[in-house]
Amino acid sequence: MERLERQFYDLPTLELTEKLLGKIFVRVLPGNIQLKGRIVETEAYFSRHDEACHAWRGKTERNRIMFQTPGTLYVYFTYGNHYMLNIVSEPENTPGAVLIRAMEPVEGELFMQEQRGSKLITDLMSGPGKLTRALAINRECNGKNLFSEEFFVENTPPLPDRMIGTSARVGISKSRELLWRKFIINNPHVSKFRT
DNA sequence: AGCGTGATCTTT
DNA sequence: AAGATCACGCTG
Repeated sequence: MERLERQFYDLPTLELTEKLLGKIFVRVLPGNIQLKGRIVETEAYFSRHDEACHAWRGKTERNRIMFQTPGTLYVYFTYGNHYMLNIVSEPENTPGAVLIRAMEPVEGELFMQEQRGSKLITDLMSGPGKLTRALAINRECNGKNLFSEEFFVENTPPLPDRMIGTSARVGISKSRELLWRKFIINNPHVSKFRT
């Protein structure tokens, strides 16, 4: 299967948020353990005027990875428990990222079930904190990129527009009016909405 | 519907 | 130094 190259990520964040749907995210662990998931839900965070974006006030120690080149991984820790996985977008020195909110397991389900302590397939990666746990993604992954043997994304045919839904982003208190969440309609692995 | 959990950011 | 917030998941 063909891998997405650097140039694929050179898109405006909102467009990338949509184009990543359906693509296969791959994580290879030591011992050649292959974990794969189909991306089914994403959100855009990129504007300096969007108070929900970590970088809206400028660069800090936490968000500095958001200013790096497209295809870099921005992983941060929140709520004392969870890691969030983002793919950096926008040219270097312009902050932007796509939050990966949910995936459909494609390979490595047994490992994911162990990591998650759950057997139900639709429960393994149906949320941003769940999927990082399932894929053993933590702060050590922050700043790595998708052009290595450890992390990459496989290409798939583009999805028809009628399969793609749009809504407000989940779990934020600011900028609720921006419709910057994209998801695959009727896919059972999409996360549940929270107010 | 309520709470745990701890890093980060803002305000004092 | 203290207080608030948080791109969440789990229990009930």
